[in-house]
Amino acid sequence: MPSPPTSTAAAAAQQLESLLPLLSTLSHYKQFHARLHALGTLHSYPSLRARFLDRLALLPHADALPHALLLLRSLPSPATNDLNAALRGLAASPHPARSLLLLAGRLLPAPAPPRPRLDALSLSFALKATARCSDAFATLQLHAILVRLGVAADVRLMTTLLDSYAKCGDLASARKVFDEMSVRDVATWNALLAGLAQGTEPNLALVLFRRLAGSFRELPPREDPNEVTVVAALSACAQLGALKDGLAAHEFARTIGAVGNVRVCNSLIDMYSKCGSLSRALEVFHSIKLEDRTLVSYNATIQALSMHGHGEDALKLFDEMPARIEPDEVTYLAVLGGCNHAGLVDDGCRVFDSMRVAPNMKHYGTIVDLLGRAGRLAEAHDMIMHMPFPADIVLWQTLLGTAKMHGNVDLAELAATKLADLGSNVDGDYVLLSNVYASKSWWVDVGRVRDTMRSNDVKKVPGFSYTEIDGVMHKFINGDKEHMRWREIYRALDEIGSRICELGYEPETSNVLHDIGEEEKQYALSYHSEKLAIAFGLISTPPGETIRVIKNLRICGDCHVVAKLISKAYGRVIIIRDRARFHRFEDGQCSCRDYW
DNA sequence: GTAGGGTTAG
Repeated sequence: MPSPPTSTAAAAAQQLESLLPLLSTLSHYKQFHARLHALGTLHSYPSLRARFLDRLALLPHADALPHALLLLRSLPSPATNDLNAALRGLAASPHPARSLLLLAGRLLPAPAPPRPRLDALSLSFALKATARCSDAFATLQLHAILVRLGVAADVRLMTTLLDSYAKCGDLASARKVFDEMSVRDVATWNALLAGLAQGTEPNLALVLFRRLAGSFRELPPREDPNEVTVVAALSACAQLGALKDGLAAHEFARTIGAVGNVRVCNSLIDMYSKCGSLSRALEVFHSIKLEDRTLVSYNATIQALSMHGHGEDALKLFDEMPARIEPDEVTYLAVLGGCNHAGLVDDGCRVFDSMRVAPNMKHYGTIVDLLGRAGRLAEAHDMIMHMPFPADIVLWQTLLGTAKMHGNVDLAELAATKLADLGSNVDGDYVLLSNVYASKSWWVDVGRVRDTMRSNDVKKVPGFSYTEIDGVMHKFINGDKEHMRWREIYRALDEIGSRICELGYEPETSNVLHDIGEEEKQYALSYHSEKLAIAFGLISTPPGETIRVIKNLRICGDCHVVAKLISKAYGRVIIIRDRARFHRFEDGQCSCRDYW
């Protein structure tokens, strides 16, 4: 047993206590540690020690956490709080899984000192770790431990558990935890909402949000939705492109007085941008006071301008960023994307060369695309070869795409070989390669690609589109007849076909790679999901109303031509959000200037 | 042993 603290030791401890909040560098911490040790306070003042450990373990310095672990291991009888401090540090570290090892006692010295008891806090930190590693099974194990410990009535802990399940992709378990909680508060709701929104169930998130917003003021006050709720809902709207719900969420934010919150504003910018309303996004951005704007405000707005093809404005805003805000990798990705979509090759290269953060795969992807589109294929290839890390599948697909665009057989073959090496087996790769051969009339090679496709059991990435009519989402898959009104839709498409043929439309069948005749290829094209969605929009909305469509893949060349012609023939503005950007069709023109 | 731990945007 440590000897009881003498009065001088007590005075020293009190002095250290007041010093604790002032520590900043690792060297401070080491000196503090030495004094704790020298004065014997390390053992007589466990609470001071634990708080010291806690701060040390979270210090952003590579040697801080190892030092904290060393200290923990040196304790003859660590307390729960000492363990918790280390768990917390490990969970937030680059190797969160190590906190699970510690929890299992595997990081403590072998002739085991008495193992500290676990408490709710230990599990809370461990659950943070399993969430960060997306380890659903470990989350389940912690769930079992937490029940055995008898802390399953702790609302905050159960919220962490719910959040962890959701972040591991196990939405069913997250939902179950939520349903079985007898007491919830707003954070519990928010965790579920955010989990659904960012997982595979943004639609369900919206259903829940509508209910929550509708029963507002009937709930116990601790469950009242707050600005976090709004942010989660807006994130679901953004993903879905659900403008109606987004507007409703904005209105709700006003009623609870959350529109002054920067995070809410940032989410609004993103939501409006992804729902096709650039003007509303910009309006929100300008409504934020200059000094309140954060990096995310700029990133979201630059991204909005880029997605809508306003590369020049994106560059301008980038240049206007106040000095207090350092651009990060997201900023650069957004600006580069803007240059790419607007064909600003030199600007893009200039920004890329001036980057103040290390470019990642996506930055290289954008610049390769930019150079490749501009026909500077050798430079694009060179860029890939001189990257500090090996190119991934997406990057080679990018190169293949631009090689096809410029009919460069050598580079297309090279990219296709790399793709095969990397195990990519999607139809798009084959279609592009085959098209390069076809453009040179190398039919033998076209046939070879087709044979490989057949023998390789090629995966087809299913394309779908949807459009919102009166607040209801209508989803279409290529050639499907699932919709209640499919007969009308197909009839409308036939009518559209003859109307646009008068404007000189010829089907662009080169993107169809099936062993079928020309007529069937045309058929395969005419019922692309985006065409079904546009046709449905046309027959379900009054003349003159804007038609908004969202598609999960890039829009195909033929659909792009058709959308332009429909906009002219029917006097409609059509806005299509594809995987990468927006296309706004009006009077026969597209905002992308056919460069995408 | 007083608290500490939960949810949010690009």
